[in-house]
Amino acid sequence: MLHAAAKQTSFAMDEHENIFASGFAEVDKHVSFLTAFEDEDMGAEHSFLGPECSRDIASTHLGLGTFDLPKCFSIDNISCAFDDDEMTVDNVAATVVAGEQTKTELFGEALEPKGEKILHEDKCCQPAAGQHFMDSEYMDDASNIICFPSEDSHLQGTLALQSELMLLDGRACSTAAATESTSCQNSVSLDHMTVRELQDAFHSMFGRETAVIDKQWLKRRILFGLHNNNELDRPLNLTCCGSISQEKEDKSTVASGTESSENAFNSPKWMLDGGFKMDEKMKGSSSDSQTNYSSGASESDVSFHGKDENEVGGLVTGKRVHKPPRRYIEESSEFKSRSHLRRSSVSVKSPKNKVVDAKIHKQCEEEVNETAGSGNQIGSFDGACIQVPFGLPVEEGQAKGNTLCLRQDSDICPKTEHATIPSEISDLPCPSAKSQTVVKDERVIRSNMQKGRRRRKHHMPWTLTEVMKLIEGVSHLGVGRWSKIKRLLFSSSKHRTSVDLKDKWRNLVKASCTQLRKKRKGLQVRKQLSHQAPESVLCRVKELASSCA
DNA sequence: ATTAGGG
DNA sequence: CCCTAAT
Repeated sequence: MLHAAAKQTSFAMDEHENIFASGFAEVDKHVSFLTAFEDEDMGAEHSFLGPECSRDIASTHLGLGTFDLPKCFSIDNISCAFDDDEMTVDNVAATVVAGEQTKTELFGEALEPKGEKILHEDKCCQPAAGQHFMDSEYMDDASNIICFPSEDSHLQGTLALQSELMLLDGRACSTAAATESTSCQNSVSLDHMTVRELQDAFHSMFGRETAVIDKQWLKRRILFGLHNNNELDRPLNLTCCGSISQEKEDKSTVASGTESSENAFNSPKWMLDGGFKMDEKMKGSSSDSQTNYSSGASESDVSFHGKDENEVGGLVTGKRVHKPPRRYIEESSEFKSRSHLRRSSVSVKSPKNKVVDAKIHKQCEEEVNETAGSGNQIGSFDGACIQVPFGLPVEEGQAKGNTLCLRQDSDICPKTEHATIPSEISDLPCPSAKSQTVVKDERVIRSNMQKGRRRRKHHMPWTLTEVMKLIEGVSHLGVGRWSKIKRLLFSSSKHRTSVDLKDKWRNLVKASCTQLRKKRKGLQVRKQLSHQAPESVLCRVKELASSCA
């Protein structure tokens, strides 16, 4: 028999179509909260369950622990199909553990007959300003709410259940009573608050504004914040504490990990600080790795990949040896043997023409206009052509063109366009119509690039926001984890690939070095230019870079 | 598919 | 940014 009371699930989408979902289930006195982002499946790592739920599950279904509580109802796993456009409650499935039975149901379907009380669901799809988390376009405002969800978001079934239990086991149930009572009190007082007040409370609790006007929603959030504050004020940084089994043994003295000096990545307490550790048993049952996003530099103390053996503290060590690219072998030999006119204008760089090349590059890297940019232009150009792919006859540039032709006449790279880009790609919350068009434009360019006549993509200056994002990503995930950083922080920035991140980081490091050198020499560091990263930022880069050297 | 490094 | 080699 269920003790079920109510369940409410909220979904919201911010204006950038980042899906934010939270499930909030109140089952009698047991509280469960789940949250997931974007295309993640909602997994156990996103969930908080009321301690008593876990106890029950533990004792009843997994034989973990020796609790003997009355059977209760819980949601042990929720997986969502988080397709951006079809986010509905209907595609959220919950596995309900009730008594001896375990069954999976859809929220969209009738759950109510299962319990004495009605399981209620609600759905809100309002664009709420406060609901962007990962990869937020609002990084500046939301810098304090970024969190790193567990990399493996697809735990399912028993594993997920176990995970939950392990997650919760450590935090024990001792806080339950206190939490419940305070929650009740708070609940009552929250009832009397106006929406505005609730929003304020929300703001002070989570450090961000919300546009949600649903009192219930706000109330739940706030309550839950209180709930978790209560629980997590205890040293429960799961990402930093030792193995779960250790926690089991000593629930009261969980060693909290070193707090990062950064504030930026401290997630709000009601969100998990990151993944949680699996113990040996779980490792065995999962082929995927759980990355431990502990704050601070010692990020990857959990590494299940063999390749991670090369890494020390999340930092990639050792250099990869590079054979001279075939292109160059060929190029140089070709250059010697054939004094092809065409070849001679390809930038095989001597120090002298390097300057010229750079100049041209700078002038016109933006864009080659369509009509002039066709494949056979290479033969007839009057400028320079760079980066001819290896082994590709230049005449065939059309077929597989990574060919880029640059023309001297710089008027084909409109200054205006260049000028507008920085603000347009900015991550700042100003989604102007302009921005839309450029983003679209970029996509067009990209797609054009797909089908043959590949062009260099627009030069997209990095914004400070992006740089900050990158730095934070590096600081938390380590240098070299570009794809991970991309996934977690830049997944909505279509124009930034993981390679771009890598390149940018390299440039930042370079910049930080030169800056430092200049400073040491006592040279006047050039006045801060708009496109340059601020000194403090470069210092941070330097710091991180040197910490991995 | 990712990452490092040369251009 | 692009390209390619190494993993």
